[in-house]
Amino acid sequence: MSTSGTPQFRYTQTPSKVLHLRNLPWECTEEELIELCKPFGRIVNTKCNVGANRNQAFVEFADLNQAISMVSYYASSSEPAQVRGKTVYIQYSNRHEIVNNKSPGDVPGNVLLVTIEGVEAGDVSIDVIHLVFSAFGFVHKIATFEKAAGFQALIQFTDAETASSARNALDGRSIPRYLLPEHVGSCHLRISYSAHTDLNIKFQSHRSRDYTNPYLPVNPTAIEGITQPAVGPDGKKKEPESNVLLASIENMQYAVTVDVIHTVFSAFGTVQKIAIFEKNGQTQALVQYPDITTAAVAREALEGHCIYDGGYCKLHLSYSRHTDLNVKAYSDKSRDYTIPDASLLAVQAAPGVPAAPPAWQNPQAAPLYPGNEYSAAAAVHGQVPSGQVPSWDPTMQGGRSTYVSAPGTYPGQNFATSSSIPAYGAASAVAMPAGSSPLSHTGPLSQPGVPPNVRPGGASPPGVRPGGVSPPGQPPYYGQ
DNA sequence: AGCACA
Repeated sequence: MSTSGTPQFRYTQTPSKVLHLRNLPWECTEEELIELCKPFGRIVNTKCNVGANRNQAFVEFADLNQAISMVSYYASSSEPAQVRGKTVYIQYSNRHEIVNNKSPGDVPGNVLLVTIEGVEAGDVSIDVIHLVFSAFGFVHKIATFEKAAGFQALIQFTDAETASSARNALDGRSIPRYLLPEHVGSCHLRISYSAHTDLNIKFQSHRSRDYTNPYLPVNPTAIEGITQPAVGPDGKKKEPESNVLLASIENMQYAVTVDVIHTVFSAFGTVQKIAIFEKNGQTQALVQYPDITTAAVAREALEGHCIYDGGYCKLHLSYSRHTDLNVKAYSDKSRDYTIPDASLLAVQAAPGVPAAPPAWQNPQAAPLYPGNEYSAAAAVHGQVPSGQVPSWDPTMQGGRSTYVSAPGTYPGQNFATSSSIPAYGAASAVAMPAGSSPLSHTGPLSQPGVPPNVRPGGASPPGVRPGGVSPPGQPPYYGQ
């Protein structure tokens, strides 16, 4: 049945359960899509707002015949398929199922994550953002920040419906020119849903607003946004206490992984979440405890200490303005230990690592360390040559139960750590393919499961090669 | 108005 008037060039028309719909209104919702299609059968999946103009969609029927019935119906109907008065063109898709890679950003919520492409933070004021998004409903809160992705804003609406109308209307579009400085070329908005439901705005500032609370203190100096606390008039840090600590790491000669942070901070209580990021070329980490008291103890104990002996990776701690971090459960830069499966994921993500139950908390390591003579790590673990990192390996956490005092050890030395910490000698034999040197470029910790000089003789797993190139001066573990 | 990779 080749309709002579409509050339079916290029696209073959083999029937498929999946229909491709085009010329939809760009605001078309999934509900409207379903309304249009459900008379013909059971819809098992949809994907709307597809394409650069968001005016295409896919609908997948449970049965091929249902799709055929819809296509046939509109092929012979005098009334075209319509959504909001627009004629919708329907064809068989050239695929046979809808793959819904619904990324987290596609899961609707009341908070939008808006990336403003092609501008710098100073180019778009929070008032302009507020103006633009207020067109769709009451904007409760806005937080802006700069990330690798560019200038971003979290915008909180009352509900997911309002947020989604704003998203549908504005995603891919631009802020009107007259609201922008002249030097700004194009400025496209990329909008996804945030997993946040309620933003934690502590100040009215040029970076953040809470429109529900006009009495919120104004903080004109809150330039650093989420990272740095404000400084009060007396010069003292004016930081409200928080259960989340912000750690800035100075003199970072060695890689500091999530596991390292976890180990260090677990000495004071349960670490719930960790996020590591770069800020102005410096590595920072957010560490979340269940309560302020624990955070305060950790802060007091660790402030000014070094993770590694010799002044490496010196910690500066302050209270974050966050109270609950929103982090990926398991990535190389973040961890959420409150998710039960996180340890499982960790194991899966690190082949060769045995499934030792992570010791989220180590009560033995909870004392305070008033003295400064040892690095923080030395204080916590009693044993820490810089870069001598067996104790930091994630797999060690379950097995570590002994604290051997061995300060005064230095990078580059080859310690028989397995003998000094017998508690996890066995674990390391399994866990450690061996590899990097304390003095390697990547640092001792950058390769999970491929650390340092712990290598109980002959116990290396067969077929496992040292991860990476042995740096100069490093005695090879697999010497031959 | 013409096929998705987030």
